[in-house]
Amino acid sequence: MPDIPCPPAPRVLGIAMPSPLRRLFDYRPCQTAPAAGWQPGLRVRVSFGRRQVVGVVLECREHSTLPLADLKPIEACLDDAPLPADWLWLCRFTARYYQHPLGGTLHQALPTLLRQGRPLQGRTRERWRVTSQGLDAAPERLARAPRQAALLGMLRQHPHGLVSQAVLAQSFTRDQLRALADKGLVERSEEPLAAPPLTEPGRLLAEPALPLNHEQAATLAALHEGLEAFHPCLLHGVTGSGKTEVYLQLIEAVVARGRQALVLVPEIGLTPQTLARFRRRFRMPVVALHSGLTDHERLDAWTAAASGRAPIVIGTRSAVFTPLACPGVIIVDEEHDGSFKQQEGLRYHARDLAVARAHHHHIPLVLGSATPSLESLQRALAGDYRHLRLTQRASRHPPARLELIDLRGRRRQGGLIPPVLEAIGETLAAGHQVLVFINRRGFAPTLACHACGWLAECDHCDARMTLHRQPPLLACHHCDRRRPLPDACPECGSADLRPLGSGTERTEETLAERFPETPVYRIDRDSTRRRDALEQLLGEVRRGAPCLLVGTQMLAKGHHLPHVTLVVVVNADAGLYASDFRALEHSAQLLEQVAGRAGRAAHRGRVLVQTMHADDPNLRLLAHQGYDALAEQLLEERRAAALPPFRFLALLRLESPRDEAVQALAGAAARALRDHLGEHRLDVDCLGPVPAPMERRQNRYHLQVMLTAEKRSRLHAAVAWLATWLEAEPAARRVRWSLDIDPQTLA
DNA sequence: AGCACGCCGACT
DNA sequence: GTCGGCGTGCTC
Repeated sequence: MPDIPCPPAPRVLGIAMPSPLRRLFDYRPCQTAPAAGWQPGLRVRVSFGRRQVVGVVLECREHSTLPLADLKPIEACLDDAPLPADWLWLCRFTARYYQHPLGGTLHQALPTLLRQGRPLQGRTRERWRVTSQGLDAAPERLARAPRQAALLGMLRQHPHGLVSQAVLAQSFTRDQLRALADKGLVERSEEPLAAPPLTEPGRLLAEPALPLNHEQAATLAALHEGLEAFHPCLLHGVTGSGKTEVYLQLIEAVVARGRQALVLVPEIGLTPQTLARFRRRFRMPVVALHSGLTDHERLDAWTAAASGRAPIVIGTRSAVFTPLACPGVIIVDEEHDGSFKQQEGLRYHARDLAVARAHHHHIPLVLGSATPSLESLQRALAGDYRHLRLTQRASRHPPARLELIDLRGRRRQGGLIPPVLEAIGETLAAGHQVLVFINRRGFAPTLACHACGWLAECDHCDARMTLHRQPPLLACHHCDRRRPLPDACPECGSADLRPLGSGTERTEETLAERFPETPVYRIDRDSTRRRDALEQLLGEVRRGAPCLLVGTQMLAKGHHLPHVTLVVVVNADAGLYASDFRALEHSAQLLEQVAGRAGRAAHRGRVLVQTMHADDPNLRLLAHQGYDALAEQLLEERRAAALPPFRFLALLRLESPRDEAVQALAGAAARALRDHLGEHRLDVDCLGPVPAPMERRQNRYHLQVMLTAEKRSRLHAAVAWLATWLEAEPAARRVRWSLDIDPQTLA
């Protein structure tokens, strides 16, 4: 329902602007009021400074702090009815929770065409008709454009015109249509496209649901109990336990009640395979929101969801902002995945917003994962979420355990030690596939001078440059800096430059030499840059011939690789001892996910994990007892260290090309904040400023101030005060700063 | 964020 | 003599 309508003609409208300013701007209404009267949620075009912008009405008032005469009138109201109320609520909530300017939040959550001021109309299609001029045109007029002549001929046969789709189907192009229209020979019109008919109940499915095992059935029954209220659940199921089937049958029940389902998946989770499974199952449109959509398709999807025409919406992070006419359930798959957190600008977490949204709508919420985030796990253990477990795999085999392989003192070849290479050879000889997981792209992590110890460093970042071989160059993975390979050491002139360590390219090369008969496929961002290159490659792999897959994170998630029976983790240590307090949690999730790739079909799998720390108690716990045991251990550590989820965090991040400018502002902000905290006895701690883990990135200096509190409300009060202070501080205009509530990483 | 104004260096 | 660098200030 829309917000309470305003009195017929308010004298002042408070408008949110697409700007970083954290306040509304007051305008006077224009002469012609929208049909339903002035109310929050209407888009308006206003003159703002020297330009025209699209803003959103948020307040209808009788008074302003400024004299009425100083207010500009609105240029035009762009909507007949306000934007969806649920959407507006979510944006307001988001802006408040993440302490982000509301105008910017609204702007970001709106499809491009709507923020450009295009009308929010229903779907239309174009129709092309011959004009009288076109009917009379002499044939020689188009003598040099035979396709246009043929097109004109075709349109002459159809006095009622043809829709674009029909024209394009005859292999004419849009350009040819436009050319004829420019000559005045044909005319274009837009007509509304009828909404696709809703499926009648009882005929929801296009293919039968799969049979459930008793665990899945019990889980589904538990979910059915809570369909009419906010009912948050953690669906905690091992890889291959059939979470997706539970989602599908839950969605079926929701849709049967005439409600909509919103499904959020990680960035790499929205694969053609996943989507195909949803589309095969339901006899109704499944709207997918992915990066490949055009602006028009995105708007279509938005309006379809907002009108209720789309019963099922599936998308990545930003899809959490999709308006829904009658929401019935929100599902977040792989809820622990880092891609749900936006890492710049408005730093929201789609999973957390999904929780807030489900609460607001009084609908069930399902967070699914084999390796839940410690946040969600803690809530489940504390009873805030219902904890639903799936422990049985569809295949006969128990999940593969990790075998820790001690790297110390062992000679490595392309990062792999001899016993591991032998295990690879045996697996290939048995006719199976092998996945080699390595967390570094490129040929080698860096280039070193063997004579003087010089290392190839980026001159814009505090980081080493990665050595690439195809094409040969040094590249920084933190900025876009590239350098040709030096012939000699820039420090001492020695020609003895050697690659240090291994990346995907080097491991690929080693394996190709060692197993010349076997195809080696490298899968990383460099090799799959071309669209659908990954899907093509995986399609080939799924045919089952023995092969070696060498890849990064991309390979760890989602993809079903039934013929892989051996997984090798080249180096498990990268994340284990990083300074970031979440590093171990994320490493463990990744290792468990990688392990889940092994032996999903007929054969039992093995997972070999190379490490320099085979005695590490945490790693051993993970290897011997699995993720859940380690997670409980980590929760105890977090509790003892007063870290999330037992304490709430916020970060003030500051960056500038000028080191002194960031230092000065960060210091002043921290001092002001401490004074404020002391004065008001807010139960909030302030740490820093401290340099960010990689202080210099892209030639900018990064500092941060951390706030921690036991009570969320206290933390928010402190952060809000800090934002106000920064807004008023002149020096803060010369430094880029942002607030990160519930930071995912301290980097 | 944009977009102006404003005051100092290398070029048609 | 101008074009243009980005510092500073403002947007109802």
